[in-house]
Amino acid sequence: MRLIIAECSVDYAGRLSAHLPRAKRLLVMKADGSVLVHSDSGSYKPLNWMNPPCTVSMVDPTDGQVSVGVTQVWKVQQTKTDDLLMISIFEVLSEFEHELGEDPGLIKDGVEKHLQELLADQLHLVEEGSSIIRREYFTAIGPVDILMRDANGSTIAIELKRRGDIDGVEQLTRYLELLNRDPLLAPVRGIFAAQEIKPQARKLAEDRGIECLVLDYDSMRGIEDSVPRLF
Amino acid sequence: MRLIIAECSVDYAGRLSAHLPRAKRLLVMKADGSVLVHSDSGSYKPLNWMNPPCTVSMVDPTDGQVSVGVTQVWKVQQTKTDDLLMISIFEVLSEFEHELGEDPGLIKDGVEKHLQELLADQLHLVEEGSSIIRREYFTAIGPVDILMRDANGSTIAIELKRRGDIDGVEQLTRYLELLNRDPLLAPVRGIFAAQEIKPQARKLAEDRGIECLVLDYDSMRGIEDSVPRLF
DNA sequence: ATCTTAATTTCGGCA
DNA sequence: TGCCGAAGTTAAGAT
Repeated sequence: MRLIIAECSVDYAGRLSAHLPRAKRLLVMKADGSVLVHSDSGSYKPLNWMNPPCTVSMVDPTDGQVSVGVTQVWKVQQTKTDDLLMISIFEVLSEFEHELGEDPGLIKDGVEKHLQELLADQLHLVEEGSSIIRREYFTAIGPVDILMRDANGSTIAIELKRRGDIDGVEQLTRYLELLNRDPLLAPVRGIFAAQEIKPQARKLAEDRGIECLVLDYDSMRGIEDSVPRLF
Repeated sequence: MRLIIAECSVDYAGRLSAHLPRAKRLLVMKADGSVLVHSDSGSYKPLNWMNPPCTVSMVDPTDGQVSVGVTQVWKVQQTKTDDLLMISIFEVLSEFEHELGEDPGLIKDGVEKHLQELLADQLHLVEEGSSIIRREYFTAIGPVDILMRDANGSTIAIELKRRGDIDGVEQLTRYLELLNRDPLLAPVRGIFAAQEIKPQARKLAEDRGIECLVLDYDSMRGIEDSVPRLF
């Protein structure tokens, strides 16, 4: 990894065109060839960047560039697409390089998939006496998170989100419309389950006869084996 | 901006829990207090980070941490939420700091708004003999991108996207439902226009009697005055 | 300040 | 490999 603090201007041409006027910035060149241009605020997205795979080559500044003080020009080209990043450097203020090696990578816990597994094991939270038909029940327009039968034998489709938003209600509505055309399943009712349900989403759901269910992730996890790793 | 190459492990707790095992990484501390943890590959998202506003404080390593070789612990706390990042540093390999100052910011060209302006000027691409009623036609549920009349005098609502996805079709459907209640406009038909239309979105649109229109941004821009700024 | 929508989204999973 | 959906999405614009 090579780190450079430099006075520079940057131009990008690809899916759009973008220009960064002259200023001091951090340039990061990663081992895989990718380049990041960061300012001193606004995390975490760089002002400009190039994704790997790409190649960096030095090109000679044009006379016009030399006359305004450009000393180096880097041409960063994407290998697969025709995206192009041109970095015009006026002055290098600081620079160093260090080998980092491969990263073991991030270990995550607490995302939607885990919630889905937990809920599939704790269907009593949805309704007593119910039983699962399938997790990730596949349809032509996508997978239904959980399909189950209630105590009376009628079908329930659950759409699960970490944060319950209008989009999720729309998604469940489409599933219900489709599922209710299947005589083997109909009538199917919907349940919208999330750790947090936005008021607008709740209103839309209830208008459409969809029940809302707020889940407590910590208590659901507490029932399963849970060893806190840190703190 | 402070840059540190360090052997470290990182723990995040907030919307989820995440752990980064011990490895060499780049730590960036920006002037606004935000912190980025980058590896030497994988653009451009950091492995872990903290958004501003946040505070960084040094805490004493626990006996357990000291015994495995931790020399410093940084506690990065979000000010507004209870998100927390703990960075355990085993060894600092390199470090430097530099003031960058404010960044003038990125100048963009070629996004949806520009597409909308171009299409409004080139309605013949939609249908010969048509004329515009309004760009950003305001309704109670949001602005319709383009509202126009065809050669027969009947109304067309256009929803414009760079990438045509199911969401856009849903949005247009809601507009059409609303617009068709207005006797001055009805009947209104819809056109879903995008640089690229996903197969699922196309299917949904066609099921609902919405026409799909794929736009070529480059050729549309070519007709207008286009002065390439660079190269 | 809150909400809605786009993004050079990125990232991961699965067919 | 390509499509699809989630993301600690982030970020920008509008209400």
